[in-house]
Amino acid sequence: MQENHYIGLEISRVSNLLRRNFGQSDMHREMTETTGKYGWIIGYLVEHQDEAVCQKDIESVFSIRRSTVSNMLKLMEKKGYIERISVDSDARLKRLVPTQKALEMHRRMVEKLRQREQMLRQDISEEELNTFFAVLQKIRHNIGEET
Amino acid sequence: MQENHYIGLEISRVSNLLRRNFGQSDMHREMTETTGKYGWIIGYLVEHQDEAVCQKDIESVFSIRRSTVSNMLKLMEKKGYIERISVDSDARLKRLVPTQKALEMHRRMVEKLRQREQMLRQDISEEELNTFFAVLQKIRHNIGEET
DNA sequence: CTATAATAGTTAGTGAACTAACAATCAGCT
DNA sequence: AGCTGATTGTTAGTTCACTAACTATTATAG
Repeated sequence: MQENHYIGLEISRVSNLLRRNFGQSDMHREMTETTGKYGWIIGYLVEHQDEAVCQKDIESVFSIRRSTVSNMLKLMEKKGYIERISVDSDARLKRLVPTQKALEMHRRMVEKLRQREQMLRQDISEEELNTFFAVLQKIRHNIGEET
Repeated sequence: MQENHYIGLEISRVSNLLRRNFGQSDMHREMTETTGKYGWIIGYLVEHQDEAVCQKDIESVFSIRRSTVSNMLKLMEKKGYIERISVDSDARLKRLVPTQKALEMHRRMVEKLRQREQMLRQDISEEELNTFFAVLQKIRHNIGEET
């Protein structure tokens, strides 16, 4: 009976609450000079160090636009979390490499992220979660995946 | 088995895609001077005209902060979509009233919104949707509802 | 009845996302 | 070899969201 819910509205509400909640967490406070998304990006880079990750990859993994990636990475480089190294085989590409500082931050963060995820999943069954992620996937498909 | 999904990440991805998709829609183009969220707020005001809606209500309905509400409504007033009228019984409150211009826009938008919602729901069963919204509700609860 | 709490809204400054327009490189034709 | 078109990344300007600090009013506790 859907109770008059709009998908777009409900997603944006939860998205706001998650961002806020994350911003107020230990995780966020600890790394004072970084905010929200940086941690995710660093996490991805650290866990894919053998793969020559470039900006376009971040774009698709996080569903954000090129310009957003560009701006965020520029700042992350300035703050010493990554280096952007030109790739020989293709001068358009810049390989993203996490610095020692990023590795350390990642190490400190990983357990807290796990705890946070656990907190978010309280009282939600495995089945419900599976359906939840499947629906998100379908919504993405219905939008057109890459708009 | 969850496939290594993070709730926060998946929500933010879909949230981005939805915002983009909405921004590129007819709906958005039609009302050139408004963007995304304004339409939602106007919709809410139009459908609750008998209820003396104030800014604090918008805050909770859309899960956004006071300052955000304040800024958005200031702009909406400037562009002639709403009026903010002081309430007699409590000088802190300002009642939000949609203008004629807002009513007209709402009338034009309502069917398109319905179509968009239908598009988003393609290939998703009633049951899946119910679970989906229920999980969103639980996540909100797990965060603390009002942070 | 007054001092303190809580509520409602504003302002200033910032971050994360966007679009649109651009530059540079690469790939494919013909 | 030389256009043309697709890829990758940057820059400028905007929107929506946030926090923190503020004003102004209302409610409550001593």
